[in-house]
Amino acid sequence: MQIATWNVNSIRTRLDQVQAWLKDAQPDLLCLQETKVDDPLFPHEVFEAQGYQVHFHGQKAYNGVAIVSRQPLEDVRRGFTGELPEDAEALQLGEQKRVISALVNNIRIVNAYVPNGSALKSEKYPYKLEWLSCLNRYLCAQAKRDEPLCLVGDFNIALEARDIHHPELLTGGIMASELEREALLKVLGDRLHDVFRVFEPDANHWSWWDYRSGAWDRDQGWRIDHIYLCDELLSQARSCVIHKHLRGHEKPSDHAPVSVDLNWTPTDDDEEMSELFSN
DNA sequence: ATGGCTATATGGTATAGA
Repeated sequence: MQIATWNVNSIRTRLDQVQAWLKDAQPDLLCLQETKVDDPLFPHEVFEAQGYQVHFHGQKAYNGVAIVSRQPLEDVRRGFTGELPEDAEALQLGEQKRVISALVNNIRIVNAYVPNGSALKSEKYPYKLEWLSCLNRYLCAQAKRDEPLCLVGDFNIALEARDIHHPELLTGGIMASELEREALLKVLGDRLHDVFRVFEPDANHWSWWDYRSGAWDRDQGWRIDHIYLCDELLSQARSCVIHKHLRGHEKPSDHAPVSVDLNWTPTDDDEEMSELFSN
């Protein structure tokens, strides 16, 4: 089972490229961020014509997340409210459409678009920290159902020096500051693991290149798009790849897709039942 | 370097991204 994540920076602008990549890479599941479209305008027919179903949680102009899937999704949850119905802060933080979750092949997929934070002195920076704290509570509430967990998305945080093109210049600044790193590490706890690092220890592997300053031509990027797996799923991971070449296309997203290949056979409900009754 | 580039909502510029 192949699971992918991609910040597309507008699904409508990137629609042809997303269709082409689905056809080429054939992921079972694709989590999108920054769809930048209100739900009634989401171009779902195009995905359905390609043999995928898509569930989305978006808004006009900013943010927006979606899950594209070959297999039917169950228990789709939009925003934090599905897990934290009585949490006032969650309701407020949920006004920006940044998280969607679902069950597929018995895996709990959580697709997150973490706030950028803008700058350390911006009011958006404490918002980013609060949002991460809320994501932590959300995943703690989710954990009670004991489902195998896969957390993916655009985290807007590089956790280590090897995830940044010039760590000596950029460490401590936005996307690489101590507080936001601590907040993300708290979300991960000892439950979730960055599967990319299981296969690739070296620097110079980026998922985002700034549109400005010739960052792509200089290969000056950051690795801020991640796939996190629980132990059970991590033990079944065959590979994890950043599909860098898409950043080189005409009119690209500033992010490249990231995917993981899992040795994971969908558990058939009927088989589970027959096992149950054969005992 | 508060620059650089791109997308959206607009109908000349403003906001946001990262």
